[in-house]
Amino acid sequence: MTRPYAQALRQLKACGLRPTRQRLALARLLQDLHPRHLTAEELYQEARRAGIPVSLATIYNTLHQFTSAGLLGEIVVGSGQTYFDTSPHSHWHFFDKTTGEIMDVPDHMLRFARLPEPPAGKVIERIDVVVRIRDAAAPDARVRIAEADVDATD
Amino acid sequence: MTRPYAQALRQLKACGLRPTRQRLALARLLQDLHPRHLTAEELYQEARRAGIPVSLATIYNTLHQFTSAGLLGEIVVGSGQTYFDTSPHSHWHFFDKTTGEIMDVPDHMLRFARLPEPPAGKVIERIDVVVRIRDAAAPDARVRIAEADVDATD
DNA sequence: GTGTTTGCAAAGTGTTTGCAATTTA
DNA sequence: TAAATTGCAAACACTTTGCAAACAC
Repeated sequence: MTRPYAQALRQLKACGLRPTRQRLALARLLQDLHPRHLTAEELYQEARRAGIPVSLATIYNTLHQFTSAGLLGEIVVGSGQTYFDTSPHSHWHFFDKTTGEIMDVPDHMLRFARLPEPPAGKVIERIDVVVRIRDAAAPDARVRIAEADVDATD
Repeated sequence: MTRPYAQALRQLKACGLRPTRQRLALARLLQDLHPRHLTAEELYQEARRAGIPVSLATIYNTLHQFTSAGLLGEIVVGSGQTYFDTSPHSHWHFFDKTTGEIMDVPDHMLRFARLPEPPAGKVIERIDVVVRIRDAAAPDARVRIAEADVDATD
């Protein structure tokens, strides 16, 4: 189940990150967990479960180092905490408001017909898409407003 | 410059929000500021500048009430704080990593060719797009990795 | 009057930081 | 041995909350 150190070791070296106990173990754990979206706290719990001795501070450090090394992706959904994605290249996500779950939107399900030009002197670094979903039954705040708006017509 | 209470009053009534001093004044201020992206703290400063006696707690309450009423939009960029948009219907944004600025992506500059089906039992509430940009000159973490990756080939 | 809203200060949440001890090269 | 990394606890930034006083209807 747990993969050999070889791949993790190679990855770390390729990124110029010293292959310390914690980084190696976390790299392997993340491989085992893949594909997955998780928070720092969740990775911390997974690590403890896997018997990896690591502090939460190091989890945060490592998560950021792996992310800027391109080993992980960062998902911004605005739920309060930061999610990390073991698939660093998927940028389209469903965010289920009802359950708090994050799911990948398969690449073929979403396509752009036109992408914006960046403003002068700027380049596009990446494009994030968050498709916010909820239970079909759950109430939608906007509906109430749309109704209320009727007698507020200018 | 400052618009009459009429519109703000109508808006609040239409939303079922009691037109209190603070809510009325903030609604008007937001109209004057439009179009704009701002944080709670920024609105607080603007309010003080405009002589509106209001506490930060009320700014937060009001911002959320206005947002769930559809009067404001919420922009999630992951910069630590929540941004609110006086244009509740624009969901495409540039986020300038270098300056921290948020700008609207004009609707005609971005178009989808295909939108995803929501998972069974779910409906799409809204779709957010964040186009992350930076100064053309600024360093890109990914480049270093791409180079490092060369001698890490499987 | 009655229920709602406000403002203050305190509490909370997720994340970052300072620094001594430990580990890696 | 020199430089990088770790772990702890304290510090942090932003946001929310509890509750008494003020306000709207």
